Order: sequence, then structure tokens, then C-alpha cells
Amino acid sequence: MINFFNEEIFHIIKNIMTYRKVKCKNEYSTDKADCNANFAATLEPVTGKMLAAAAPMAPQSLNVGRAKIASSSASSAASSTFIQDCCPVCGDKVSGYHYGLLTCESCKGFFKRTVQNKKVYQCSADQNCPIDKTCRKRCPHCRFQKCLKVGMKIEAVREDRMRGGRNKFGSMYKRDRARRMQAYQRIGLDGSSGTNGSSLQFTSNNGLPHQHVVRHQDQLVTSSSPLGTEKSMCSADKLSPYRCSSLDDQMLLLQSVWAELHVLDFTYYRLQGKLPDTVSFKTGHRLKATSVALLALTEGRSEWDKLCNQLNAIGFDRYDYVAIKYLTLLNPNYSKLRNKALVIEGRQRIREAWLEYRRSMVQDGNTSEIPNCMEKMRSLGLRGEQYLYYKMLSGHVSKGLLTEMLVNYGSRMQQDTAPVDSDIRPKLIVNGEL
DNA sequence: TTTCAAGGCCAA
DNA sequence: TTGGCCTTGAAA
Repeated sequence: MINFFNEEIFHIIKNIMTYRKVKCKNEYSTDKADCNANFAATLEPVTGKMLAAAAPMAPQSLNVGRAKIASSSASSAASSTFIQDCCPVCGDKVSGYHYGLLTCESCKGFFKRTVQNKKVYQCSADQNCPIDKTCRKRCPHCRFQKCLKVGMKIEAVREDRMRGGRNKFGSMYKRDRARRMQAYQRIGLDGSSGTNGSSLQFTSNNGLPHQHVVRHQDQLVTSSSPLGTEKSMCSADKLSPYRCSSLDDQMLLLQSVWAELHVLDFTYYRLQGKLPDTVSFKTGHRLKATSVALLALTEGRSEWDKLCNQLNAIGFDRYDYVAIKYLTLLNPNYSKLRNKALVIEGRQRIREAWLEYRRSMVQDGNTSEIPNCMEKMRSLGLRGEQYLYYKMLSGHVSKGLLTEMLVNYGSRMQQDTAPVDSDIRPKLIVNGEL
């Protein structure tokens, strides 16, 4: 979704920025050079980077779809499977089990040096520094604290510095592998399709990364029809729980939540430390990524910052991202759905698999914060959509797919007869639960 | 014999 | 100091 609307979002945001500059020169930070320079640049390098960022192990695929399971028994297969996981400390690529859990090589080395050399670090801030791949070097104190928090074990660092061999955690790793394989299989729901590990993947098809979400190979995100790529729709059949016989249902779901998914995508990229400062477009224009992320809703910026910090603190990873994407999309509460039972079934299975994953992957299995985060994401997406809708009404949006979505938003709003500023979508979360 | 999680090394 | 790659050696 992130790139699905990029071009059109760009146009509207550009219009809005121009409009705002007339109304209030200082209200919106607009770098004219940013907007006009580099006309030769294309959209692909940026979206390609994003794609690569999400799919470090598979250039032609993006790791946000379904789990692929190569083998449920062989430990070697399991290891190659988990190699595509994210380090719970910094989000970098996992290299294996280190000191009690799967981490990257970098955090392994950092933890080892810290314990071996009995280092004591000081935090120059509030002892709450975000730790990700890009900033893990900034605050060793908070990095080490996070290592401990996620479950790295000091006792696994050998006092005698003996090399080689195995330690007492061997059986724990084995059990953890088994749990993971089980969880992956449940998330994947199809153990037979995997060939290269368990990364959550969907193909980007045709080397067109900017349409990656639209080309989601196996699920309802597939909104290919509007773009004339019906072929990819067929592959949804391969995964029965996500199979949705009605194109209308798929479109209904997608039209209803595209803005939330857009915010979710940008949020995930940001958590990965891979959100660029600016987003370039085929026209050569560039916009601040935060503006594009929030659909030009500048007043949502501080909320988004807090949301990202919150997600970062609970170790929100790629699997959470995928699960939340599905859960956002598979909302059975739309009265017009033809096959509601299918959506309910798919949602239920995703939810169970995800909760199991959370319990097995994260030290304290914490999920309590996530509904709250989803609500915030939903609020940001909805407000952004609403904002763009009014911009469209005032003629600031050129015709295209985005306008189709916004027109749909308008018709839903009218049907609902709800006040303009209220949330017209069915609630996803009841009593604090998904 | 193979596996893989320890520690070690060293360029950046 | 970091982090990627190498070596080691007990367990499977």
C-alpha cells in the first residue's frame, strides 16, 4: 500500500502544500528545492530500497506476507528458517541463537564484550533510548538493558572463555525451535509451499516494487483488479483460509482500510530504521516521508512519534507487522461482506497464530499494548483519509485510484449518516482485545 | 561426522 | 568500539 498510492498521494500532498503556503507560509515546512529538484529521479530507487529493506534475504520478495515453512523436523532447515528473523534487540538480521535467544551477530558481540569486560555504561538521556539497527551504537546502556530485557542471558557468557562446545541452553534452543516451527506453520497455514525459509513473504512480481502490496500473492490485500493485474489474484487460491471468492469482498475490505495499512507500512519501515527522510517520485519530486506517511496530516506527527516509540518498546517485529496487517484487513464487521464466515475464519486463525507467536517469541508475550497501538494507527489513517477527502472535494486531488478510494470513503460516510468527523468503520477492538 | 553456539580476530 | 567472519569443540 505504501507505494500503491505514492504517486497520487504525492500529487495531493503537493497541492495541499501549495495551498497551505498561500494560507500560512510557516505552517507547513516546505522545502521548495526538495519539491522541484532532481526531476530525473525515479520512484523505483526509493521503493526498491524499501522493498529490499523489508526483504533482505529475498530480492524479489517482500517479507510481509505469509510464513513459508521448509521443513518442520530438520533442525538445519529450522536454522535457515530463523535466519530471516529480526533481532529482538535491534531488528537486524538474526544470525543464530546467542546467549539464550535468536539475535544478530552485532548484538551477540556487543553482549559478549559487555559481559566479558564487565562494562558499565551510562545513558545520557532518560534510559529509554530507542534501539534499532541504525542507532544501536548511540547508547550502549540502553542497548545492554534491552538485551537483558528481551532475555539474553549473562550466564551464557563463559567466565573461563572456553571456546567451542555446547552449553546448558542446548535443550532450550531445541524447544524454542520446535515452538517456532509450530507457530510459523500456524501462521503460514500451509507447510508445503515453502522452499527457502520461513520469512513472511509475498512476491513483488514483474520487478515492480511500487505495486508490491497490490500484488500480494496470497491474500485479500490483493487489490490488483483496479490496476489491471488480475493474474496475481489467482494465486490467492493457494492459501485456502485467505481465499476470498468474492472480488467485491476483497475490494470492500481494501477500500475500507487502505489508509490504516498505509500508516502501518510507513510505521513498520520507520521502526526498522529504513524510512528515508524523503520519498522520491517518478516525476523527480521529493517529499518528506513523514508527510507521505500521515497523508499530509501534520497534526498527527507527535502522535505518530509516540506510537512508534510505543511499538519499539514492545519489540514490534515483522511478524507482528504481518499479523496486524491481516487483522486490520480481515474485519468481518462490514455488513456488506458476502462471505463473512470466510473472513471470520481467516481472522480467527491469524489471531490465534499471532498470539501464539507472541507468546513463544517474546519474553513476556506481551500483547496488551498492541490493541491500543492499532487504535492509534487506525485513528491516524482515518483522519488522514478524511483530510484527503475534503481536499478532494475542494479540487486538490487529480483523478486516479486515490480519488476512487476517497469517493468510496464519501459514499460510505453518507450511507452511514454519521457526523463527518466520526469513525465510520466497524470497530476492530472490543474491550481492549483484537 | 556434523552441527552450531561459544570465543577470537581484526579491519573499519 | 563495532560487527562480520573465523576457529573451536562438546553434543547430537
